[in-house]
Amino acid sequence: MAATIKDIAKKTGLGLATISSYLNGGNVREQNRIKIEEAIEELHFEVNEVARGLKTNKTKMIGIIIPELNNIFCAEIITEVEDQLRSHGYATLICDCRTDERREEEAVEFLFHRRVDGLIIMPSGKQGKYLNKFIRAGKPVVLIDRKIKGIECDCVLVDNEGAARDAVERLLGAGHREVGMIAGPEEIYTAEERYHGYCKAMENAGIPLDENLVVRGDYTIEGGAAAMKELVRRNPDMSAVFVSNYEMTMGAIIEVNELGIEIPGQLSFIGFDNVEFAKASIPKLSIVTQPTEEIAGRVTELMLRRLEKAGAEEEKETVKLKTSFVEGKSVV
Amino acid sequence: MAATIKDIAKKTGLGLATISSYLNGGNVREQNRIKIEEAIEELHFEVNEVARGLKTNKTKMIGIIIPELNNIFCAEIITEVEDQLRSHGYATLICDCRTDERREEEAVEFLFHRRVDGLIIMPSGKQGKYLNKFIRAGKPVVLIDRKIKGIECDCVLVDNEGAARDAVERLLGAGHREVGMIAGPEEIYTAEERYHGYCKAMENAGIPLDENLVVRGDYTIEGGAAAMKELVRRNPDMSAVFVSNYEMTMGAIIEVNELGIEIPGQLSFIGFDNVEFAKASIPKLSIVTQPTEEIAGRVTELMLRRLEKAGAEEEKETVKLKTSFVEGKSVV
DNA sequence: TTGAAAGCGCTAACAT
DNA sequence: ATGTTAGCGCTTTCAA
Repeated sequence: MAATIKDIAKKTGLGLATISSYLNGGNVREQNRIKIEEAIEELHFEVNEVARGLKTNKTKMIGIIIPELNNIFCAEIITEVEDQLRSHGYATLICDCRTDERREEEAVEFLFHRRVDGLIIMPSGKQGKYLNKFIRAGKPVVLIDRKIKGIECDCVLVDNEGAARDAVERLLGAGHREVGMIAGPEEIYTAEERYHGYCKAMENAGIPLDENLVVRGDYTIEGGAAAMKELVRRNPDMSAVFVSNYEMTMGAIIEVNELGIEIPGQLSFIGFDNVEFAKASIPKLSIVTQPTEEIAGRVTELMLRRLEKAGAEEEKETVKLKTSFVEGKSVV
Repeated sequence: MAATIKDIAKKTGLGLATISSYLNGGNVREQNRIKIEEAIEELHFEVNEVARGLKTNKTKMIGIIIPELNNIFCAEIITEVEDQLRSHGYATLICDCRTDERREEEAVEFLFHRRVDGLIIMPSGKQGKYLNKFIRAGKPVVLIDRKIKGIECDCVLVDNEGAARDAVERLLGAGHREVGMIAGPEEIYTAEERYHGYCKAMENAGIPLDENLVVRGDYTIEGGAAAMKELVRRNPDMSAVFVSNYEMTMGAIIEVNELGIEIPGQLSFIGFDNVEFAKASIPKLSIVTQPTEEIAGRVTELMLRRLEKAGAEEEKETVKLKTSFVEGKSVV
C-alpha cells in the first residue's frame, strides 16, 4: 500500500500537522525538514490528492466541454488550455459532446458530480440553464466562442462578424462586385455571425444582396467542395469568394482544382483558419485566422483568476478578440 | 452547501448504511426507497465522487497521455475512448505532452498523484521506466501504437510495416518500378516500421533499394510538400509514390498540384489516413487507413477488463490491428 | 433489511 | 514551530 502522512509522522516522530505544513510550504525547522524528506524518499510517499480534495473541497480539476475534439479549432484551444492549467496544478477533464445538446447536458452533470472546481465550455446548445448549477455552487464558468443569454459568467469570444466583414471588404476593395460566400449551418451561432458580416460588407458597398451568391455548407471538407461547385454553377460571373471555416476552405480548394479554376486569375479567394494549410496551398491562400492561442490564454487567465478568492467576486467579463488576416497570393 | 447522505439520513430517519446501500444498488425496502428518493429530490443531493473515491480507493478516472492532441490520428482515437469510458462512468484526464519525453514523464507523475485508476498512453519516449510505477501499484496500463520493451502491459498496435508493404506492393503490382516514398522522422517508431514495409516490398520484388527514392519529411503539411518537391527533383522518372502519414499526404498533394503533375496519369499516388480528405481530393486518393475506431474500442475494452478484478490477473495482451486500404482513382 | 461506528488520507483549528 | 484533535462525505464491517 502507498505510504500516507501517518507513516511519515510515525517514521519521523513528528505530528501530522507538521508533515502537512511541510507539504503545503509552511515553516518547518531545518532539521525536521530533512527528516521528513528522508522519510518521504524512503517510503515513496506521494500526496493523495483525492483525500486532499475531500478535505479542502477543491479537486484541482477543471471540466472542459467541447462540441468536437476532432476539429482543429477546438483541438488547438484545448491543447493550449490543458497545458496552461496543468502547469498551475489543475487537471483537465475533457468531454466531447459531439455537438449534441443532450450529451452536453449530461457532460455538465457528469463533471458536476466529479466536483470539478470550474467549467470551461464551448456550448453547442443555445440554452444553458444547466450551467446555473455551477454558478449557484459558486464555481466559475467560462464560455468560449459563444455567449448564452441569462448565464452570468465570463466569455471569450471572437469578432466573427467583423472578421467576415473585413474579409469581404478586402475582396470588394480589390474591385470585385460578384462576391460569393460559403456559409456555415444556420444553427451554428458563429456561422450566422460570419454570414452577417458578409451581408454588412455588401450592404455598405451598396451592393444588393443576391442570395444566389451564398451557399451554405455543413462545415465539412466535402460540404465545402459541394458548396463551391454549386456556387460556381449558379454564378458564372462570380469573381471572388469567401469561405467561412477551415474544413470547407479545404473542400473548396479541392473543388476549385477539380473545376480547373485558376486562383487568383479567375477567382479571388479568402479562406478561414489553419495557417499551415494556407501556407502549403498553391498559391498561398489569404485567410482569416482566429487567435486560438490568445483565446486559450484569456480563458485560462479568467479561470485561474476566478478560482482565487480575490477574483471570484469581480464582475464577469466578456472578452472579444480580433481575428487576424494572413495575406497570401489568392486575392487580386 | 451541497447535501450529503447525512442530510438524507436525517430527513428520512434512516441510517447512513441504508442510504449508501440504496445509492449502490443494494436492497432497500420499497417504502424506504421512496422516502430516500423524495429526500434526494428535495435536497438536490448528488453523490460526492471524491469522498467515494477516497473510501474505495478508486477514482473512476483514467489518465490518457498522447503526443499531440492536435493530430487527427490521436484526436480520433481519444474522442472515441473518452466517449466509451464516460459511458462506463469513467472520467478521462487527458495530458498532451507535445511529443516531449520529459513532459511525458511529468504527466505520468501528475496522473499518478491524482490516483487515476488506469493509464492509457501513446508513448513518445522509447523508455518507459516511469510506467512501472503504475504497474507496481497494480494499476492497468494500456499502450497505444507502440510497444515498449520491458514494460508488462497491454498494447494495441497497428501493423504499420504490413500496411506500407501492402501499399507499395499495389504500386508494384500496377507495373511501377520507380516507386518513391515520403517517410517520417527516424525517431518515430511507427514511421520506421512504415519505412521497413517499403523496403521489404521493394526487396521482395527484386528491386534494389535506391535511396534517392526515399525522402524523409517531418510529418507536417509543409514537410510533405517539401519532400514531394525534392523527390520529383531527384527522380524525374519516378512513376509512383507512397506517402506515409496524413499531414504529409496533404502537403504532397498540394505540391503535386503546384508542379502541375497529373495524378494518376503522370504519377500514381497512395496516401495515408483521413478518408475525408481522400474522398474530397481530385481524383479521389487511394489511401491506407488506420482503424482508429477499432483501436479505440480495443483500448477501452482492455482497460475496462483490467479494471474489473477478474481481468486483472490475466496475461497481458498485445493486439495488432490490420489497416485498411481505401481504393481511389489515384493509382493506375 | 437496517443501524452504529470506524476509518479512508488529508487539512485546519486550536492548544502548546 | 509542532502536536492533538476533529471532521470532510462516503463505504463497509459488524450486529441487531
